Amino acid sequence: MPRPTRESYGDQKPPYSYISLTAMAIWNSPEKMCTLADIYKFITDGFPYYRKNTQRWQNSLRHNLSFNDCFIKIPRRPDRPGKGAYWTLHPSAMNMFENGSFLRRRKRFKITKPEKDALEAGLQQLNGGPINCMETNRCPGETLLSSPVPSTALPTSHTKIAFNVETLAASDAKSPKPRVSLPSISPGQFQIGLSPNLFSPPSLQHRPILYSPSEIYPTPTSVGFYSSLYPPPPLPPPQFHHVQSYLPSPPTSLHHLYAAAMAATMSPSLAPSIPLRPTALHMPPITLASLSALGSPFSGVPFRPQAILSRPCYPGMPPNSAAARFLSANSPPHSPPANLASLASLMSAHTRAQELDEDEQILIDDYEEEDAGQKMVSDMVSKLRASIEYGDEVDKRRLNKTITPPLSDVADITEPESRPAKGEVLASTSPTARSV
DNA sequence: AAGTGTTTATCTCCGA
DNA sequence: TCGGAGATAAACACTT
Repeated sequence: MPRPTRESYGDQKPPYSYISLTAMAIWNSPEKMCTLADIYKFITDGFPYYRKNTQRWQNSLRHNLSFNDCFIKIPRRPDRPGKGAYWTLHPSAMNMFENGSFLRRRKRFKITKPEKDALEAGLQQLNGGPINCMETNRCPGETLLSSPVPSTALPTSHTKIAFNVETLAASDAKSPKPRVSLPSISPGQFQIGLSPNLFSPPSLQHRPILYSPSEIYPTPTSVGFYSSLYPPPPLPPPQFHHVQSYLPSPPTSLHHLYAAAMAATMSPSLAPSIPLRPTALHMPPITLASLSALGSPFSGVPFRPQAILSRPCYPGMPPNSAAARFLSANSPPHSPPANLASLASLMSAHTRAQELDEDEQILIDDYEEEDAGQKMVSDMVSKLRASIEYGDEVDKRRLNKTITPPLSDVADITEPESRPAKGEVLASTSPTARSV
């Protein structure tokens, strides 16, 4: 079965904004920072639509980089000449996108004036300039600058921190641990390795806020900061078959799966640490948005109930009158959005899905409560880590196994979701997008 | 010269 | 109707 890729949009304009495309490019880079040229390349490689009229969209993209606070410019090292600076995402920027989907953006990302000042002052340091402002109030989701001082001696609000590329490189080379313990994961929460929420200590206040990309996005590999100065070859699209071997059964949500795919593509060692959303464990994977965009030629694939309700609009969906009847009485008419790129993995997952193991179904049932769900997540992650660490082939096979609950079992556990965003509606109805 | 970055302006779309 | 978000155009300055 063909796997949809970004190329699937063909010459049709993808449903992503320039901000989303840029964020994707940055996210897709190993060090979570890249040059303007890298961003151009990522977009033109992935989206044929952008191989023409380059002047137009590149101008727009540059405008967006400058205009939006979610993008942070990091100067080059003086001894590494080249055109343009590096661009990275503000540590809170991933929160812009609902449920981690680049198709949907909550609201415009704005940082406060003091934060902006502090950031600019810190970035000035990269060029050897003076520190003008090194303190401000922290906002939720921010991370702290990597500094040469021990973490036990974090500076007070009046302490100046040496901040330069060497510092960043040194901190990264030592594979710094996050300064804070990871918060527990709540059911329904979408978190992947680079979620800024993962590293935001709510108790720390009045710290200097400057951003080290290597700390915002801790790299599990030993790839150093400097590697980003030598642009790596373009990453392949997420390797979904690769991810399958990482994901404990049963399948995760679309968003999680895509995140896992991206993470595994970027760094296999990151993937096992991706927490799974307990409620998503029960969810049939296919949503209306993904289904319509793909032309829905997949019979036998479990669909979210809402998608089935919309069958008249999207011919090809497998009928399920029981679910439709249930939903006509109980559910909103809209299906939650999907991340198209993740759909392929679910397709392949389904083809590999075996009958649901009875013991595992009981386990799932037992874990429906939030606390239990978290325990399940941690258990699965531990199990997966152990499996990978010891190379236990039996466990690996078991963890590979995907579980696809029948529709009749899931109609009453649909998560509350919002309406599809405009871009998704467009994508869903696009004839090109359907012809995958 | 070409690429990069900033700023301003205008327009459309959409949701409140 | 209004405001926010996004797309686009354009002018300009700076860097390589």
